[in-house]
Amino acid sequence: MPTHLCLYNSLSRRVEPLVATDPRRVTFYSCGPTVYDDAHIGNFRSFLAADVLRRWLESPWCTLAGEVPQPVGREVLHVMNITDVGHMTDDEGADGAGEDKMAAAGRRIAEAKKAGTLPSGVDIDATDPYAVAEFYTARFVDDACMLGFKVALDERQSPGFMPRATQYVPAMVLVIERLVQSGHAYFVGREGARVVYFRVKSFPAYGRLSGNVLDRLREGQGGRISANNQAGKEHPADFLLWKEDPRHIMKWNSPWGEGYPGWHIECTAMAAWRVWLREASLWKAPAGADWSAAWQPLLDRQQEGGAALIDLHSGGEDNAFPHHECEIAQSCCAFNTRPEQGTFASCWFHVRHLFVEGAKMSKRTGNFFTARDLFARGVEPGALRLELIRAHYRVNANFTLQGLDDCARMVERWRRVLEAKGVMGTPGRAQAAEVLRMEFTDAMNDDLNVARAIGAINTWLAGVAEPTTDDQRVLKVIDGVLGVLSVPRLVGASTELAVYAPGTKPNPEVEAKLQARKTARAAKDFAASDKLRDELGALGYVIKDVASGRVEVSRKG
RNA sequence: GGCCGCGUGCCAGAGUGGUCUAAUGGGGCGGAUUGCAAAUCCGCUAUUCGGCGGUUCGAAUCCGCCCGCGGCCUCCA
Repeated sequence: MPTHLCLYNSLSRRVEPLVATDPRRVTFYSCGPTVYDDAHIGNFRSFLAADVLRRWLESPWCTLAGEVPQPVGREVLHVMNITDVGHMTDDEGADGAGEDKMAAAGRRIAEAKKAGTLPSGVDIDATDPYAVAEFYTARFVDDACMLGFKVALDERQSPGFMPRATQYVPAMVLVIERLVQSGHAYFVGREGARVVYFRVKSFPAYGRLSGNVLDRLREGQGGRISANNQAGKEHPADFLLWKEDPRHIMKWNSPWGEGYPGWHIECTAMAAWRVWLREASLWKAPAGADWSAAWQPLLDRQQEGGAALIDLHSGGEDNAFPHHECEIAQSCCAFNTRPEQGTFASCWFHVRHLFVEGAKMSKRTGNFFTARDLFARGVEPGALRLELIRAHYRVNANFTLQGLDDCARMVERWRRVLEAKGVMGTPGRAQAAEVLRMEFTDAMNDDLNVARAIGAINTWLAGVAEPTTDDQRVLKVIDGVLGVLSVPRLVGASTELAVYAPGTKPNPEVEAKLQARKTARAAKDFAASDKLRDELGALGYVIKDVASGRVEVSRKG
């Protein structure tokens, strides 16, 4: 059992102790969502895995290798980008052709507007890509906060933790300039259609993360390297840093003309910028600054040898190649004195994709869920969060509606411990709490074994007859990590007679039957009472008598 | 074609050489409680870990082959 946190590092393909540059202040960058649609539960599983890692690092129970245990948690600078620059929809021209996804999203919104299906109170200019991006970004932050995603909560309190790519284009331009100056990038094409490429041959370590070898990429079955986007490239794997395109709906100035950045450069620029700002004890960029003047000194810095710039970098498994591979290449070449020895981040954390009801999630097969769909159906955020984090992050977890129910019950049971009065502790309970602390810690240190940690909680819970203050204390620390009890709860409507579960609305027919049932029960006419319950069942309602003397009404199944 | 991963009971999901005749939650079954339900509590519920071989005193755990599933190599969490 490790006494300190060990994580699987995609770069070394091994579980190894996490080593941070400064163990008391860990830097963590997560690849965030694209905002031309609502995030689905698969997206959230990946973000939430990163969130659990961040919360564990902040926990007072977490110790890093070589560190003396401390009574307070460490500080984690966790930043997650919002990709609000549209990518292209056309796969053929992966380097920049086809319709911009943000433009496509705008079209969808315009259609929804016409059809009258847009949520009430929403009025956005669907032709403005920034407005479309803001619309989906706001919805993402809402959903993420419901799920207790700390970066989103940080962002809400003090904007800056979820940087928008569109606001960092000048930084990207500066990074690209560095790469061009140092010979790691080159530009081709006539004025009006210039393209800047990263020179993959200038970074011998390219392929280290994904295992893809340059020569093999040449003949990739996936068709990544197709003849029609090779124009001007020195090597087929060279990737786009900047594309001049004055007609594009989102465009910025650059030394290579008006256009837009490539898809990998945003993370490099934002991660670097955030880390350096933090070192300068600033959370936000100086306002109204001349970008170049503000950024240049930081961007001119070089990391000694191959020293990592950030401690942790996370993303979905599909991000490993090409995105993270390219990020490593361009970042190390821009910021390391010995680029080929660099890794950009010390530990690369990749989360496997989620399955739904045993199959790949897809809109076509009808097993596609967004978080907000589920909330609208009355699913408790805490239950959804638990269902998404309970399986190990490196297996394809299977999301099921049954599993969601299981989790809702578990959350309820845990919650009762915290909501109880909390009697005075006993030596026995204090010891049980200590056992739980150790088991939970061991499980989390072992590559974030949340499933085992949950098992330990439930075993402990079986011994909790009447919760003591010790029990409550230990569960609170645990929930600081799992975050399922501290999340908002949906509130249902209630009437004199009934408490309606979230997702269920009061209606006169139900109320009438409940009233009749109440009367029947008062008269001890149980046959009539049971008949009314059956009738409600036929209408699709499940009822339960609850402590308040009222009846809890929920939808069946 | 290249690189990588997975396959445990009805479901979800731990366990990676002996204490595993396999944690934990759900489900099912039986009991307590309840007018009946619900909730809660107690008990039972895989001699077995995709298949076949091998290594070993000993394997779900290591090795080989086979079968099945999946990811990346193209935008994707």
